[in-house]
Amino acid sequence: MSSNPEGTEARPRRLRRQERREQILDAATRAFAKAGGFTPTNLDDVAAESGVTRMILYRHFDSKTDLYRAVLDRAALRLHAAATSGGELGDHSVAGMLRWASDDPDAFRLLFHHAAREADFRDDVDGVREAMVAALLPHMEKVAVSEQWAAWAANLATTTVIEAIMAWLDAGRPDEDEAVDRVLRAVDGIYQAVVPATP
Amino acid sequence: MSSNPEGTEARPRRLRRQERREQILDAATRAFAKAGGFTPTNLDDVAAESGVTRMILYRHFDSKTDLYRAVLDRAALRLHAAATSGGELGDHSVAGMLRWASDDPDAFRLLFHHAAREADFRDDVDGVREAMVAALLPHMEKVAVSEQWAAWAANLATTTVIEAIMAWLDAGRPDEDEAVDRVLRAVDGIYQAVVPATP
DNA sequence: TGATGAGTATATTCAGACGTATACTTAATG
DNA sequence: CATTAAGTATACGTCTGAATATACTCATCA
Repeated sequence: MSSNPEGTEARPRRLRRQERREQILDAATRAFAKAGGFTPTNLDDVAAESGVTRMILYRHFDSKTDLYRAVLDRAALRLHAAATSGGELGDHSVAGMLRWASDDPDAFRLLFHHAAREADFRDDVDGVREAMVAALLPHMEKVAVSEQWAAWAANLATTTVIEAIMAWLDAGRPDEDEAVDRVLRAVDGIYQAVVPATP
Repeated sequence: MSSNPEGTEARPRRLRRQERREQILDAATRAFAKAGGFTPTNLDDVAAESGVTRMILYRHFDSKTDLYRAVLDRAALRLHAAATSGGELGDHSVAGMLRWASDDPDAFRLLFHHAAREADFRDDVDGVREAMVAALLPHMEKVAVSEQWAAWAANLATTTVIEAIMAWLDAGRPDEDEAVDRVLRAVDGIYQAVVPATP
């Protein structure tokens, strides 16, 4: 059970398949985020960031598209897990999302600032988004003046959560707990925007 | 002064330089918006949309980049004009922006959903954005608990205006006048999110 | 110790798309 | 009518980057 007797292994060049795969996904997330999405990133960038030859990327993923999908799917899965760790989607999800965004800002940006705008990949992201919209819609329908405005509000509130977190990252991530509260208050503003009348 | 005596000219194939240039910019705006930004759009798409050969694009613009810049600059100029038609930037700007977005949704989407994420072109858009942020910042600083949160709020409010208008386009553009009011109320929610305390 | 498989190194193929060159057509205008 | 300039048609050069092929190195482990 001690196949690695050395005390401080410098950095093992040979990883087992699964480990290397994860490492590549980590590096690819950084590379894709830095360059700004699928097209502007080339496989040499990813290979360099992974500390590995371009060839080996093909031993783990069929194509650049396949790799990108794997990156996005893993990120979406993790975000979904973070948002539903306390049960269903709801107010508490904001805390989970914000914490996850803080842990992996590259993945967060990649999902919502790049993949969301890429025709071939938006579907890989929209699962999460649609779940958020669906969770918000009933609440909006309760207060909104019409179905049409309720749909508008549910979409905008979802976007607001995402962009509020993004802006928080950009602002230097002050006061994590307070941030959750402020994001929720911003969302509350969307509610106030679709109630029938303001006398 | 009557060089075109025909009653109903079908469609004049030869336009004067300036007219053709404008027509190409119109078509290019549609083509770039439809394909989703600079990279995924090729010049054949633009040529087809313009009803013109690819060759002639080069008689009006030095390069694809030059053409794209011209499209973005014109759009940004028009948006700025729409937002400041009533003087300085302020609450009334929302009405102007919303009307312009309604008139030219392709240009609006191109600016804020595509060019804003493209490394080589974001600067061509950020002029407008930065002006909005700058206009909002003093107001935020008056109410916000700290400088950092004021900056966060100014950025988020700007994004909210843009995304609220985008969501309004997606929702089928109901009630233009009401829409302006609702967008402003959503922005008001951002103010409420950064005031010092909520007893 | 010998087979396995992770990783390297280098060369090559292939496709898409920007950009250029060239020869031809035809409307507009003095 | 003759010149000019807008536009067409087609082919070509070139570069980037994805994907494949092949031969080699060397840990690891049964």
